[in-house]
Amino acid sequence: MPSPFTRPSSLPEPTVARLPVYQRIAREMVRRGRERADSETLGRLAGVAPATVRRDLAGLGSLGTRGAGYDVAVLAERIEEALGHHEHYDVILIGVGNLGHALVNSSNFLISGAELVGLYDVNPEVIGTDVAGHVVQDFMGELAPATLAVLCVPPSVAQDAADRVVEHNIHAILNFAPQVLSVPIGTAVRYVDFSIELQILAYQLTNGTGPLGGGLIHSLGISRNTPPRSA
Amino acid sequence: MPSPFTRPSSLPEPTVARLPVYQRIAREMVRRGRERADSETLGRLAGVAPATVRRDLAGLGSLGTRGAGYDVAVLAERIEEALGHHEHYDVILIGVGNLGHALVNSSNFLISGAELVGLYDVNPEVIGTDVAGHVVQDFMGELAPATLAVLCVPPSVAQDAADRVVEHNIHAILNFAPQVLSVPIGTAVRYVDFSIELQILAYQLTNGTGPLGGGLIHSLGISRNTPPRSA
DNA sequence: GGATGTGAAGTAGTTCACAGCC
DNA sequence: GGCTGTGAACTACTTCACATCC
Repeated sequence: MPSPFTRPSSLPEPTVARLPVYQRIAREMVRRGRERADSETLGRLAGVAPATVRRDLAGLGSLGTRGAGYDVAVLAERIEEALGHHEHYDVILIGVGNLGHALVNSSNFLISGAELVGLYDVNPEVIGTDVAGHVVQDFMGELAPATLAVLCVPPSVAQDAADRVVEHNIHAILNFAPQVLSVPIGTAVRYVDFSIELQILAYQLTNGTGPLGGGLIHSLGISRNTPPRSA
Repeated sequence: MPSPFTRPSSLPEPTVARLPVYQRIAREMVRRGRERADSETLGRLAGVAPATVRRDLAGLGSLGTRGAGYDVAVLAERIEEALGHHEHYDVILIGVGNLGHALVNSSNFLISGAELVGLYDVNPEVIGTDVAGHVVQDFMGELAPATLAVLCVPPSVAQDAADRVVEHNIHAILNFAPQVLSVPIGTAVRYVDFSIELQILAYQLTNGTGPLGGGLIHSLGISRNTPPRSA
C-alpha cells in the first residue's frame, strides 16, 4: 500500500469537477435499487472514458473491487465525504434579481451541507420582500456570517460587492457577473458566465465541432480556475 | 463556410474560452477612449499570465505591434470575427421557468449575432404568456428553425428535450440541466451546472485554496468539453 | 474470468526566455 | 528601449496496457 492514508490533500481540478457527476449517477443507481457498477458503465453515463473514471475514483482511496466494480452506495457516500458535503457551509447571495431568484428557487443549486443564510440587495424595492422564505436584507447593512458568497449583481458593481464580502471574511465566491474579480490571496473565485458558454458553442458551430473534426457522443462540461503565476 | 486562409482551423478550447474576456476588456477600453494595451495589462485585467495572452492572441494572426502592444479597437474587432459574432445564429430556449426567465431577460446573455427566435415550454400555464417580448409556444408543437438550443428544463426530461431539438436539426446545445446528455456525433453540447461550481468551491474551502496551497489574485473560470474516445 | 489500480506513454496547454521587429 | 511572437521546456491531465487481486 503506497498511500498509508487517503490523501485528501488535493485532487486534480478536472477530477473534482467530475466527482459531482459520478455522485449524481451513483445516487440515482442507489435509488433504483442497483448495487454495483463498473467503470465502463459509469463512464458511459458520465461522458468520460473508463480509464479516467478509474483514475478519478482511485484518488479517493481503494473503493472498487477488482472483478466486480464499485458499490454505488459506498461510492456516493465516499464522494460526498471527499467533496465536503458533511461539512456545513453558510451561504449568502448578493443580488436578488431574476437570476438570484432563479438560483434560490432551484432545487439543484444548494448541495447538502450548504445552507442559505441571507439574501442581499441594494434596491429598496427588493429589500424587505420575501424570496423563498428569506427576507431580502440591505447589502449595505449588516451581513450574516458566512463562508461562501454567491454574486448575482451587475458586472459594474461586482468588484465592489466582492470587496465587501471579502472584508466580511468570506473566502469563497461564486461569481455570475461577467467581470473578472480581484481578490486577496487565499480567496477562491469561480465564474459562471453564460455568454462565454454561448460564444464557445458559436465558435464550435462555425469551426466544425470537436477537436477531431468529428463530434461527441456524450460530453461533460468541466471547468477549472487557472491561477496566474504568483510571482 | 470556413476560409482556410487566415483561419487557423481550430484554436485550443481554453483559448476560445478566454477570447470573450479579452473582447470585453478591449471593448471597455475602446469605450473609455483608450487606444492600445500591452499583454501585461490585458493579462492583469483578465486574470491570465501575459505569455498566455500573447499566445492566445497570436492564434488570431499577427495583430499586435512589437514595442507598442495591441490596438484595442482592432483587437475587439478581430476577436469578434474569430468567435463568429458576424455570423447569425437563431437561438431557441426550452423551459421558461425561473432560470429561463432570468436568461431571456439578461442583457449579458445573447451575444451580437445571436437572435432569440422562440421560447418553448410544456406547462399549459406558461404557454401563451409573453416573456420579454416573446410568446411562449408549446414545445410539443412546431419549433422555429434554429441553430442553437438552450435547455432550461428539469434534469428528468433533459434527454427527451435534447432528442427533440436534435431531430430538428440543431447541432449545438447549451444545457443548464444537471444531466449528461447523449447526442449524435456532430452535435456540440456545453454544460452549465451551478451545483458543480458550488461543490468545487466547497472542496477548495476544505482542502486549502489553489493547487499550491496558496491562493489566487485574479482567477478566470474557463470550461471545456471533454469528448470521450469515439470508439 | 473479470474489473480495478497504476506505472508508463501520450497529449494538451502553459510558461519561459529570447530572437525579431517597431 | 520596449513588447510581440514563438521555439523549447515544463506542467498537468488523459489514456493505454497490464500486473494485481477478488
